[in-house]
Amino acid sequence: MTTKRSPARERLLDAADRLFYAEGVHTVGIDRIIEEAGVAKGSLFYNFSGKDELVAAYLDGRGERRRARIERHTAGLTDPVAKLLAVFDALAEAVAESGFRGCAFANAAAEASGPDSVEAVALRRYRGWFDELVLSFATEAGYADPAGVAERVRLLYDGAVANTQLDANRGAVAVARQMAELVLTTAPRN
Amino acid sequence: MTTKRSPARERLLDAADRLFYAEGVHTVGIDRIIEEAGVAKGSLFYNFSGKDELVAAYLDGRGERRRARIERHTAGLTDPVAKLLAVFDALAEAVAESGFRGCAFANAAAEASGPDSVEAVALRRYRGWFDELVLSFATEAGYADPAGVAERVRLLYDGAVANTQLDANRGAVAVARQMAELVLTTAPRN
DNA sequence: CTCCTTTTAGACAGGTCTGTCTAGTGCCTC
DNA sequence: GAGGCACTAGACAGACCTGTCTAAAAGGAG
Repeated sequence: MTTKRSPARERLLDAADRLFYAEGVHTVGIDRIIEEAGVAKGSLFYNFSGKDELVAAYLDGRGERRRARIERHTAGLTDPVAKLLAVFDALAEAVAESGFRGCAFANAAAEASGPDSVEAVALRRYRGWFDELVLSFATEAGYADPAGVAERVRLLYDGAVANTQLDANRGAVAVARQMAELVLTTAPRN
Repeated sequence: MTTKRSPARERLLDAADRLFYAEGVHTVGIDRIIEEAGVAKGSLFYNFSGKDELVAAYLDGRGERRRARIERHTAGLTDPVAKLLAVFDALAEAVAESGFRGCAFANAAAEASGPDSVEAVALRRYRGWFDELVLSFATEAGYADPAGVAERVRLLYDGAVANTQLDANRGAVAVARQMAELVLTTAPRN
C-alpha cells in the first residue's frame, strides 16, 4: 500500500507524454510508445485499460503540471493583479522549454473523434479549471466587471499560446503580458 | 477547356469540407466522404491522386474563402486602421455561422504527421499570407512600429479564435475587436 | 455514330492499429 | 519455499483504412 509506482507504468507515461505531445495522440500508436518506453505490450494493457486511458493519464499529467507551475509562480504573491500577471510568467516558462507545441488539451481535442471522447472531456475539465482560476483572481482584485477582465486575460493568454505555436513567435508571451498589464491597470475597480 | 467542373469532384470537395472541418482530417476516412458525397470510390481517385491531395484541396478552399471574406469586408474602406478592424468583422461573421470549430489550418496541423505533411505546409502558407496582410495594413497606417502593431492585432485575432473554440465564448470576437481598437488608436504613429 | 472523358459498383490487396492471449520469468512477502 | 504481483516476448485476431483494379455505363463533342 506504499506509493511506490511500477517503473513500467512510469516509463509508459513518460513516453506517452513525449510522443503524444510532440506528434499527436492519433498519430502515435501504442507500438511506438511501448518501443520508446522499452516495455512489453502486455504491460501497457496490464497498467491501463487501453489507449484511451493512457491518453487520459497523459492529459491528466499535463494538467497537473500546468497547475503546479502556475501555483509555483503565484505562490508568495498577495496582490491578485500580480497573480494574474504571473499566469503569463508561467506560460513564458513553458514556452521557453524546447519542443513547445501549444496547448496539449487543444491539440488533443482537435483530433478527437467526438464531444464525448476522452480528449474533449479533458479539454472541458481543463478549461473549466483555468477559467475559474482567472475569474477568482479577477474577483479578488475587486474589478467592477471581473468576468470581463477575466475574459480579456484569457483572450490574451490564448492568443499568446496560438501565436507562439502558429508563427513560432517567441516574443508573443511578453507582448501578451504587456497588454494584460494595460488591461489590468486601466480596468475600473470598485 | 471551359471552367465547367465535374459534379463528382465538387460533391467530393463539399463533403470533404464539411466532414474534415467538423470531425478532423484524420478521423474522417475516404469511405465516409464518398458515402456523404454519393460518389463512387473510383471517382475520388480519378479526380485526386489520393487523400492527401483531397486534404490539400479542402484547405485551399478554406483559405480562398477566408481571403474572399476579408476582401469583402475591407473592400471600399480607405482607412487602413478600419481595414485592420474589418478583419475582426470578417471573423465575427465566420464565428456566427453554425458549426464554427476554430481555424481549419490549425486544427489540421495539430493532427498532422510531420512538418512536411500537407497540413503543416498549408498552415505555413496561410499564416504567411495572413501575417503579411496584417503587416501591410499596419505599415499603410503609418505606425511607428508596424511590426509590433501587427503582432498585437494577430495576437488578439488568434486569441478570439481560440477563446471562441475552447470556451464556446460567443462574445470573444467583439471583445478582441474592442481591444484592437484600443491598440490601434493609442499606438504611436509617424 | 464514334471517340473520349468521367463515373459507377464493388471486390480485393496490403498496411496499420488496437487489443487478446499464452507461457514463462523475476521478485517480494509471508 | 510458496504464492501472488508485475512484467516480458511475441504471436494472433479483428477492425479499419488507403489505394488498385475491373468491367461496364453514361454523356458530350466532333
